[in-house]
Amino acid sequence: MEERLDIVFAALADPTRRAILAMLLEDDMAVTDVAEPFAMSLAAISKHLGILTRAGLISQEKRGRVKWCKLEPDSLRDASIWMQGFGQFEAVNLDAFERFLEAELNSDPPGPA
Amino acid sequence: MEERLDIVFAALADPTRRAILAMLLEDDMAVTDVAEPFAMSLAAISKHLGILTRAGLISQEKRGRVKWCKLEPDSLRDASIWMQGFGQFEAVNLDAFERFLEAELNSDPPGPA
DNA sequence: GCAATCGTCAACCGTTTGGTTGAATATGGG
DNA sequence: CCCATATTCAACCAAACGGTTGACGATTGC
Repeated sequence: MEERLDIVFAALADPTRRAILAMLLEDDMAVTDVAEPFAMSLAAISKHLGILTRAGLISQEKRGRVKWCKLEPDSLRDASIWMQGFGQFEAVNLDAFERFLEAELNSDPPGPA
Repeated sequence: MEERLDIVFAALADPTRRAILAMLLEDDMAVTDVAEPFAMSLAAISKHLGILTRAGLISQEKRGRVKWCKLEPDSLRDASIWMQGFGQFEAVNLDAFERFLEAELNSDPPGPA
């Protein structure tokens, strides 16, 4: 769970990758179309997409010869939660946050997909 | 504004640095004390603290020969906001956590540390 | 069937990163 | 004044990163 944060934050630490995520927020895209606005090779973009995929931030599905890229917004959840522990509640310690997460998990049966 | 995100996310992408932030959440600490639980040299920790400082995540103030490290929780706000842009996370939000803390506070007088 | 398109792989390159060690620079205390 | 403590600096190292290029395997359309 901890090393997942490593990968997610590292993936977010690159401006090209963040730009790609922003593009995918609008719509799913093929690899070639993702690459189009960037001043770098297709191979480089392909690598970036691999990193985003390994981080779980996007998913890729091949249909025909075109590989479609899709944002996976839920994947940011853990990282966001981790950050909220520091951001807004400075005086609050992690124990309280952990208790919160546990309580939420126990009390709240998963909502509809 | 964009490159600030680079630095912040990169700083967060290391488990040692995240652990340091968690420690500083409890209390301000001297560099030597920060280093104590880690299996690496003081110089390495000093570098990590430099990175966290440059990212604005902590601040350092020298009093006498001791340099005190202090969490700067506000610094995570921009990154958090950026992430919320992707969030259909809905589930764990600040409001829920605040209600939890309130409930906890009302029902359970805080035990000693 | 063949050529064009889509995407990845492999090798390479320069830079950055995370760590080490040893010396250097304050500062404080007896 | 001298020694111990607190911290950083500088040089070095291996590994990872972000990019390139060229070859390659699928798939599609004519």
